[in-house]
Amino acid sequence: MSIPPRYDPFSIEEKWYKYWEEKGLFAPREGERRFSITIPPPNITGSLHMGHALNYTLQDIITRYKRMRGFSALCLPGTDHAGIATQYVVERELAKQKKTRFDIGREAFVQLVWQWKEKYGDTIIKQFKRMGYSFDWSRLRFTLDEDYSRAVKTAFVRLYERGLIYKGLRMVNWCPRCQTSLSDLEVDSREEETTLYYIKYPVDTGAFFITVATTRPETMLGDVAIAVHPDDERYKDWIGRMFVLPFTGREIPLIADPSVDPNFGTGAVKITPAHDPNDFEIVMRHKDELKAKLGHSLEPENILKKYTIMNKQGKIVKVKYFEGLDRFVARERIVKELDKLAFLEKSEPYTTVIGHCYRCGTVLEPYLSEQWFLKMSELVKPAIKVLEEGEIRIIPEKYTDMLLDWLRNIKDWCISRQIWWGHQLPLYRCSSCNTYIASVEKLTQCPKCGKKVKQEEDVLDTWFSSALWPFATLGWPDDTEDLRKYYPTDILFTARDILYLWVGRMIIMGMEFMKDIPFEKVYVHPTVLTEEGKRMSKSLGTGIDPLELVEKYGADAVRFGLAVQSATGQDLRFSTNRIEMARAFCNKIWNATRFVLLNLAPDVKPLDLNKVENVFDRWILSKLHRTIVGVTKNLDSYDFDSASLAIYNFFWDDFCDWFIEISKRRINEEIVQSILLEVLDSSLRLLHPFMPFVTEELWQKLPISGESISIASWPEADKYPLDEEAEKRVAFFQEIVKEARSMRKMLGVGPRGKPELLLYYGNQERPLLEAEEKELIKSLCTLGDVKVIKEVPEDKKFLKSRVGDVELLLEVKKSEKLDEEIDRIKRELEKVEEELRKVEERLKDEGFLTHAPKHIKEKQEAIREELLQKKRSLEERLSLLSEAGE
RNA sequence: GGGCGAAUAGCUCAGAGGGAGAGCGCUUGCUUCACAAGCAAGAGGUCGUAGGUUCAAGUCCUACUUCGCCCA
Repeated sequence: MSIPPRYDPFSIEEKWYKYWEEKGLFAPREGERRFSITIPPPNITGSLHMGHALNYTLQDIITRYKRMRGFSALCLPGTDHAGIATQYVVERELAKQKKTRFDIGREAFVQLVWQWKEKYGDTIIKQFKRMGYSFDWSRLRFTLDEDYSRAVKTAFVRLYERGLIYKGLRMVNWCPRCQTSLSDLEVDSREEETTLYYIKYPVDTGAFFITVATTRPETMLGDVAIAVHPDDERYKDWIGRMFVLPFTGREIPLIADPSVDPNFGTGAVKITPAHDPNDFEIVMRHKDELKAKLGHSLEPENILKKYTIMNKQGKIVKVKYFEGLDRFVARERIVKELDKLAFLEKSEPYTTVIGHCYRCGTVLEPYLSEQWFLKMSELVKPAIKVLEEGEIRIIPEKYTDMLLDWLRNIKDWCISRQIWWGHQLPLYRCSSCNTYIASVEKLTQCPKCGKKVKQEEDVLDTWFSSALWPFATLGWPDDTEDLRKYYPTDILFTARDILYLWVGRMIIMGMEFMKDIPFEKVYVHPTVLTEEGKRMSKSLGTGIDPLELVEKYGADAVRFGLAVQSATGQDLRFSTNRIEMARAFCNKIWNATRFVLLNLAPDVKPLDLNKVENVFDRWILSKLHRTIVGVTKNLDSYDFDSASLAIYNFFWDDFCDWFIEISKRRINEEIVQSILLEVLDSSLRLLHPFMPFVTEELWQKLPISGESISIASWPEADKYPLDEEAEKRVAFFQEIVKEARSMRKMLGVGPRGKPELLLYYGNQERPLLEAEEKELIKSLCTLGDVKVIKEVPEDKKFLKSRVGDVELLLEVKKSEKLDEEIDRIKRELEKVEEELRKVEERLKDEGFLTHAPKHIKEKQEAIREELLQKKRSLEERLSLLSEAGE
């Protein structure tokens, strides 16, 4: 078998994914213990970005790990219909033909969106496959599928029947582009530079005026009052007086309300109840007072009728001169006119927070309209309870309080959207009895009077349907086997920014409909930032496309590189360095396997642990034991960085740099070959969750049988005995090798020079190194010979060093690098002396001696000994080199 | 305005009371028969600032500075 010396991910990835799929390896297998995850469903309009890549990679690592541990592991995938987002995309397509959805009608439009979905909706699914995710595609769900729709309708009807869904005229966030309401959570608030305008409103007699400050002068056309803080001395005397609203000539009163900030602008603000949520609230508080002054009621219905001066497209209505103008054009025009009429006192730059549509970015308009709401105050209670009692654990912990805080202050949820793509409200209005009937089945006739009914036109907020995700995907409302077996799920992997939008609501819905938590744990993965700490965003051009990385480095490298830099609870400044490091690691694994395969005898036998005697063999197995413990423990606690580093360090340092090098001398021994194969096999298994492709490719090449490494068993640490004695011994050996190499370098011995290393054991009777070890030192350090001497020869000069009780001597010959070396030793000596000073001080300290525990004192004494020895050795070395340099 | 987090090597980050760590980058030397995506040897840090607790503080406490995020 010939294996190329460089790993090429592109020649194997597709092949193995196909293989896994064809063999159905991602479906849960039989097993007593179960493990389940429902993935966060990405939007059908979406394509994989870094946040996705991180999220799904981490959950795939856990799923693959659990599968190998023998769990009946299910990772259920799906996509979200993403009402507004998808509708936006299709409307944009339509706009190219100069058409709007209203031109083609609801039915045709929805048809069109389905066509779009069929064509492009699985883009991200394909990308998931490139990343190697082991999701059970046989259970793929979509939030608008028939079954899922039935779940959504059922949930709605049950909530409606409990009296929790009501219709109300409220101030909502309105997107003039999408022509729909949005919930509070769908508002993307951004700080922006804008202008604060100071506008004069004359008192009715014209003798005086009050200046109000506003960033939205165009809304003045709908003003009903001016408001100031009740304690504001500047305006106290004028409260109750009427002022003239420019342009319209309407007279409006000055009222006092404590919510007005006297420090904002002039301390006086205009009150526009139909176009500002705070103003609406203020008017509600002063309803009676205003009614008396204005002569008509200010109930919401009346405000809507009388004071709405913008239509759903954000164009001015009901006002002469400005009628039909877009809100921003109207703003300019009004400012210009105010200036002309001397009502504009001044304008100044101002920074304020402006709400944008989280899907299309349009500046939102607070808009008074009739919407359906879900009453939250009761629903939220069980969710709060399970979080308070720790039934659901959030990782990192700190997010628990954030989520609880949101839940405790929750407001009713505006669940209706004025779009067409989504779950149409299962609500029917009877024209005759004028009542609403909620029904899962489609109704044409009123069940009471038999007259025709009409279904509500609005659709449900997309997040209403995704709130049901963990159980609706498993078959709810039916009592399915999947639902019984896999609910509650074990863990949810999610991004921080949808903690409220999605996670909180899933808990609420899970508790309501399943009477049980939807997941036991929530892992909030790090937010992926650019290397400079900026947000990754397509529009800013700061995003990195994970698939481009996959094309450049291979999927395994991207996966490992992500895992290794994702520390819990910390944002992740994405660094391509780590992906390069991971690619190098893939190559290392490839070549280590290549080495082993090139050297294995055709009849290599499985490892017989009873035959393991050699100290290096015992050492690598002991290290493997620790590595398995480490990787397992860290995966169990979702410490992905520690888990990946544990296997990385073992494989590269212990196995490749030491064991393989050491094994070369004994490569023909049966036991060595068995160990190489065994350690490699176990390492590949430990690596598989992180790097599924390369590990499968290599594992299949090993002379062992198995259908796929993805269903091979997870290594058992206890199979490999811990051997502290071997570890100590090899650590000692490694010290000597490192020291000898370092000495060689210090003396400036060239690559081809093969100096003789002398070992001096002092008065020790027994040899401190075995013959095998001496041979290994010779080859690992490229030495001419390694000799043990009884006495240090007087006639030659030596560079000396010491590791434990062994003194290492290398003859000093001419070298150009001596001066450099002397400097280096002096610096090191200073460091050692400084450290030694600290330790000795500590060991003399009364407090330390009385308070410190025994093992710490012993440790400090050992450190002192070591430092003393180092110091002596360095001093000796220094004097020798100084002499030699003369 | 309220809340949360971060500041450790040139860069990206681990570490959480008892001798400062990794990867990348940098320097030097190597085509040594698995691997130059490699091997070996190095340089590089008053662990943001100021106080405090402790025998002992990157590590715990307080304040401050800078940066980031969330909520209003």
